Amino acid sequence: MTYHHGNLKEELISSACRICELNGHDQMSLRSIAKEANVSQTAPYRHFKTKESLLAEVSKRGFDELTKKLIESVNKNNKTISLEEQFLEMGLAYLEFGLKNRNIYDLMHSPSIQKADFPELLESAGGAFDVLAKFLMALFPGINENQLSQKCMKHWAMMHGLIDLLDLKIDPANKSHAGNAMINTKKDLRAFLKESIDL
Amino acid sequence: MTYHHGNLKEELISSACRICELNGHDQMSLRSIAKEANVSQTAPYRHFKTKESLLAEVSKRGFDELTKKLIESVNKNNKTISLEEQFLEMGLAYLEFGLKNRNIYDLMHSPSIQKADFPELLESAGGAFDVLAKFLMALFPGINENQLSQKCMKHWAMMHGLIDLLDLKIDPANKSHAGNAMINTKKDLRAFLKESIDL
DNA sequence: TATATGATGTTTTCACTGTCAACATAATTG
DNA sequence: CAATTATGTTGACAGTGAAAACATCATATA
Repeated sequence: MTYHHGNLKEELISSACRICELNGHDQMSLRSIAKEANVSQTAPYRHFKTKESLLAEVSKRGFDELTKKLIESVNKNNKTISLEEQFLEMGLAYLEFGLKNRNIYDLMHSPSIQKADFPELLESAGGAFDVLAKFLMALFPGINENQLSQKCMKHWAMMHGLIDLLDLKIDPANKSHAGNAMINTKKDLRAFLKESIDL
Repeated sequence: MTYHHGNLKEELISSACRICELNGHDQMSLRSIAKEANVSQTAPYRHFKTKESLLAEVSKRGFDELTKKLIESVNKNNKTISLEEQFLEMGLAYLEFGLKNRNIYDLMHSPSIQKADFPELLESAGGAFDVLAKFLMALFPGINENQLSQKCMKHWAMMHGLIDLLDLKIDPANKSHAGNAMINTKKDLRAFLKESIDL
């Protein structure tokens, strides 16, 4: 082990990812991240100007991973099923990413990371949107820009909003409010999307 | 000024609301809240077991206020316009609440407040949902519980997701990603909703 | 090859945070 | 009036993000 780590920046990012996944993003202290990487408390400041900028990098990785998952969900099925069915699979992929990586998903949407201050993060977040936009362009050839933007927002908003509702947070129209009773399995989720997605 | 404040609990809550609105929910330290209420740093602990429980109370007030706004939006118009148009107004009311009280809206959905630990908060959040559910029951008389739940989730999710997108966060299908170019006024918002709400 | 310089690490320190314990005073109850 | 409870204060603690001062390594240039 040399004095100079050599790859500390990457190591810090992956340490941060690990802590976020395991303990949630309000447990991510710079000290705990540094400790996870076997390095002193202030070492991260040689690679990140602030804690926020380190979290922004983790968030960016999250969006990149999401983008990958969305693209995969389409590529995996593009020979066998219709465009409409592919769209549903893409929605499922989004929801699965959010539900499986809930803590990182929260970090990605945390208001304590000012996206406007991190152009690369904005870029990656936009990249995920672009997957949706391109797909809708294929679904609606010749659609104008306003209508495209409108459709993107509508569908993206519903997926994003669903994450909050599905993950046991609040159950609409169920007096018990004790988690969602209706959707428990991937099958339920697919059925729900099939019914609710309105192209 | 007596030694015993007399109404400190309420005062702390409203101080917390003020700080949240002005500075965002990550600037809400117990100390700053106590200072705002002209009281010592640990005085809040006579009324709240933890900081989180104080924030939960602020969050609850937010949901109650939202519920009020949703009900008002319907009552204000129920003699003059159709049910479908009332539904659109309710959607607008939701979005306006979220955009005008962005910091409190964030607090209401902050994962650092474990809703399950605060039954009254769950109750208030459920109350807002119930407004939507009841309205949809009026729109679809005789709808079964599953379908009602499904429709609730679909519409609520879209509204909730839109808040994130509208408030300059990310702009889908717009390469600049420099804020939303399409929706700037209340008129735009109404037009967008009219187009996107699919009952 | 030697050395100056910048990159990357550590230690120490600071102000601030949530929380607890010990104490003080006001209000209420017997 | 006395005792108990409710509600306030002060002081302390460990944990936080961050800056400053210092140490060491890597490398470009003489």
